[in-house]
Amino acid sequence: MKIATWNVNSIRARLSRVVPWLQEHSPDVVCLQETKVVDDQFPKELLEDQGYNIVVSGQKTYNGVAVLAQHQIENVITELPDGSDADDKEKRVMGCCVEDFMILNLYVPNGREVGHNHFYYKLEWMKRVRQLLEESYDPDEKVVVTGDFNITFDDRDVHDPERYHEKIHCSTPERDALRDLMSFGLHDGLRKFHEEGGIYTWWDYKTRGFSRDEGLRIDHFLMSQKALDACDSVWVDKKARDGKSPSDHAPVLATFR
DNA sequence: ATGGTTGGAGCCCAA
Repeated sequence: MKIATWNVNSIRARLSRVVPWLQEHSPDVVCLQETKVVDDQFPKELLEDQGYNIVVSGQKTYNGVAVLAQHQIENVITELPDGSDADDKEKRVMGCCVEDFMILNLYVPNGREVGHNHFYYKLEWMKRVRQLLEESYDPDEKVVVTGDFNITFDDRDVHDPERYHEKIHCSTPERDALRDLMSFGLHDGLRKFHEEGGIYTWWDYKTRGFSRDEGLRIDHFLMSQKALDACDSVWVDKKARDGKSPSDHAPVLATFR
């Protein structure tokens, strides 16, 4: 079983990169974030032609998630438990089951800036994810929580820790929120295979940081013990971040025995 | 360089 996560930064703008990438890697499951399209305009047919079943949860302009799978996609969830803001219409979550995996695909709010309203929304949102795990997931099963977390674990995930010290994506409250989520019984899949720092999944368009490998690791594979035990590899496909019209995120792939 | 680029909207917002 090969599962991938990719913040594509618009599925319609990225089709010419996504379709050949599916052909190259043939992942069993792909969790997409920032699809940026309403459900009836999602370009399903081109992806179905590659052999995928597709479930989407999108909105106009912003956010949006989807799961593609070469197997049946069951028990789909697209809502978090209600937070303090009951009018929350942001499409950022897709839970589902594929084969013997319980999958949760997340696009965690960016947070904008430490102390900003969006920052506190992000922290509250993470608590609601924890609540969803408690309600609908079993830590004794093969659980994979993946997506764009917009949070680094520690300074190994940061190309310039001084510049990012207590800044957005790297602050102590965000990292604590991530640790709290993992206390459900989840582990950082990539670190099973790679202890070294300098592995990134996102590079800023604005500073053209990719050419100097100035990035952050903010896209993750969190795994229950059973999923971690079955996991063969976790790796970042930097090649997909290079070349013409890339997303600002690279895909991350995990394989399981 | 407190800047810069990208995508989707619609004459700016979010990342």
